[in-house]
Amino acid sequence: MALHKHDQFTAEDQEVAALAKALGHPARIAILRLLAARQSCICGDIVQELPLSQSTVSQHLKELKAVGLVRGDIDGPRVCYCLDAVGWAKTRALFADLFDQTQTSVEFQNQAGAPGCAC
Amino acid sequence: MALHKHDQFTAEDQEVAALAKALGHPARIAILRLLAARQSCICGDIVQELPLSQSTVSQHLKELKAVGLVRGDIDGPRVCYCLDAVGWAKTRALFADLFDQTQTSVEFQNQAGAPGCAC
DNA sequence: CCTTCTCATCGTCAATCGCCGATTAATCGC
DNA sequence: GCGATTAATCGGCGATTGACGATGAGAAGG
Repeated sequence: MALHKHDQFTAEDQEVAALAKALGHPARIAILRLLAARQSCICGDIVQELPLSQSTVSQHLKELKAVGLVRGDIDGPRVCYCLDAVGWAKTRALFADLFDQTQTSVEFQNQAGAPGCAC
Repeated sequence: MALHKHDQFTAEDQEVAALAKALGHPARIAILRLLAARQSCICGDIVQELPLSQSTVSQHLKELKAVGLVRGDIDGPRVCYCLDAVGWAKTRALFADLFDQTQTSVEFQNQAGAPGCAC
């Protein structure tokens, strides 16, 4: 288990990848949209909105929490989930960086007239 | 293999998730950055830039191609990879949509004064 | 034609994912 | 305290992922 290949990549690439991975499941996207829609951050009502079991939803929430996209505040017997402003700011910044790089590259392509590669 | 739970989610959520999943690995992020940096879209030089075997890189490229982020044009015995403008436009649009939703929700939180949930 | 070079594909393996039911933990109302 | 409610965790399962070496397919060059 020692000497992960992952260590060979930059910290930023790993960070972006981890965030993207967390976003890489429809259920988690749906959860995030739900939390965004109801500014009031509900808790296990999420379970009833999704076609998944309680334990599965809990795991998805755990993953989202692990990468900092979601916060869970304990409110009596229930837990109140909401979007984490800090995590989202970071996420937007990291993706914006990636998108900028790719966009300028694509613009360069278009400028060159070629519809695809310029080799 | 029949009756995927995935079918229960919206098409947009599935699309975003599929793209995010493709971005969910440091090696693939590194590949995309490489292709963006060298406007000249190189081919298997990627292999030498990454700490991965040729077959592994080929698989990552296949995944990126599958979701439309990358194009591979055959150029003699070699293959020339480059970013796919169409795929990236779609990706940016889908992520922008998601980011907008989450941002307005977070702004609402801040406005309310609470540092987190408002339950 | 045969060799060489480049890349895709195959087969394999361990590790992880996604899902579930069942169990545990914690809190509130009584 | 006790039962009820809510959510996290455990254990297990089939499927997928990520990695590799080895093999296969296609085009250039001799």
